Amino acid sequence: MAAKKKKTAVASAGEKSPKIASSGFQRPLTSVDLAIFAVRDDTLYVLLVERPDVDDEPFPGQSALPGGFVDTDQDENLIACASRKLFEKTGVEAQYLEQVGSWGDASRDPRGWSATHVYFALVAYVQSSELANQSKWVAVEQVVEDDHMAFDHLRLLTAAIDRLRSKVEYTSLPAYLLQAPFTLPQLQHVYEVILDRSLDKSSFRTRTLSANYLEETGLMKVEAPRPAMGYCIKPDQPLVFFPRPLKGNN
Amino acid sequence: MAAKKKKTAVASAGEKSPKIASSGFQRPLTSVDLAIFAVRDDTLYVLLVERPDVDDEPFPGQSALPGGFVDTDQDENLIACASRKLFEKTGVEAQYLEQVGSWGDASRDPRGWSATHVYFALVAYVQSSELANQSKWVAVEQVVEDDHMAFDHLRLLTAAIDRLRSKVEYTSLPAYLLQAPFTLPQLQHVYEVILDRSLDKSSFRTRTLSANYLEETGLMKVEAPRPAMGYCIKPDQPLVFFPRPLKGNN
DNA sequence: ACTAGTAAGTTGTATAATACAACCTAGCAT
DNA sequence: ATGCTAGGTTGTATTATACAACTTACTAGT
Repeated sequence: MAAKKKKTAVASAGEKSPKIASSGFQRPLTSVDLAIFAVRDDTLYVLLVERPDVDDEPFPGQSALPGGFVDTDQDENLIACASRKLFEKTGVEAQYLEQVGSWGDASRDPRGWSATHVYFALVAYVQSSELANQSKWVAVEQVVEDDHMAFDHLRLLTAAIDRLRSKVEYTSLPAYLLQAPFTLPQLQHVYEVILDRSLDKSSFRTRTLSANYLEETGLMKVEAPRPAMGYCIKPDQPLVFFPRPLKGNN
Repeated sequence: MAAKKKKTAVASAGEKSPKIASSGFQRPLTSVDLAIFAVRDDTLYVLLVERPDVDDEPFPGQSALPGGFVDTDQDENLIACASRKLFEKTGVEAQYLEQVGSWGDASRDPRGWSATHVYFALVAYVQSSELANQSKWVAVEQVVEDDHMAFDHLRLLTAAIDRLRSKVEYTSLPAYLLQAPFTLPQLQHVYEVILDRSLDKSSFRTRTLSANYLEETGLMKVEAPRPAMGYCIKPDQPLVFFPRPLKGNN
């Protein structure tokens, strides 16, 4: 039974408003990082920012996930902090936002022991020109290949991608990457882009429609010989979990 | 585009060893909390501790999840911190340890903005007498009914239980709640206790054995008319994910 | 205007993992 | 010996997805 809390001890003198002395332990740096995903054409993109190129910032000029320190004055809670940062970079709200987990250790940030709370967000593709300065869409495949991210952001991103891919197998997640109205073939295409394999049309349609989470919005003219039915997610519809994962292709 | 980092600004004067000035934001309190589960007879238990009954500690005398502030001098990373706290309370290593997520907001701890990293652990039941002072096993059902936990620990616990129940539907998790060797009926019983419903013997056996993650250790005499085959998890066997969730009962 | 082409959408059969139900089996207790 | 009990097996049913072949609606080219 070791290390008891020697409360009040060193405490938090320099901190803004220490109502009570509290922990007595040095407080880790606390940040939120985001893996913001979008699909366009045949590619899954993630939003990256460039680290500022000034002297006292670590990893100057390198690519990083958007994020930063929690602002305890401004952020009511972690997810609000994530939403705020998302909006600052993209100008849109997430169609879907979920926590991936947290990572904290002594060495991930040269400025000291730090913990980051990682979220992944799904948005409909936003034109690059609309994005905040220093943010850009990069193909996920390329980011992972290049292996040049600041901090431990590659492993954070990898965890987010794994989570995304795994949930795409058994949920309706890809619907949150499209702007409504969309067609079933478009939706299937998003599944295929993320999973990087082709799916059977018939199974896909049966499964998707029988889950009954989409609403018809009328026929749409797409770039295809025949018009297709348009759909949107039903209002207040929560994420759908299918009884079995997808696994086959054709 | 709001709030830029005004680095160096207020900084971390009172903190122990601020190598670099860094964030400029007030740092949240950072803790790790654990939902440590065990099954015994027909009940799923969680390990709770009693909050110290001294003046400057919040929620004196109330039940809480074991945990506490991260010690940046001692803890290499978050999971090591969780392991340490687990061992301090139970005297054993976890057979399984996984992060559930993190929760952070302005009000969950009266001492200030705080974030906690929650892990759930599976251990074979340890006699209460072996546990650290102030720790005890409490039936999960009772804890949830009573609704008297310190901080927001009830919601943390609820999230851990949800995660546990959901993964029990499609993984081999319950095997980590048993001491090897164990029999298939014993393993099935653990599934049933956690899911709170009975399962079909035949499906359970087929599914479990065909996953091929167990090793026979010879017949065992259990409290039953007929001896049953003993099993242990194969060495270095990772958690098994079954292709479909359990759903039926008999 | 006919025809070929293409993607949308349908229909029917196969497969695989689980559910359900009935059965056999090894040991124990009387 | 006999019957009870829990361990373990066997066989059929169910269900969601996989696979394959088909029809349909529209376009474009001659």
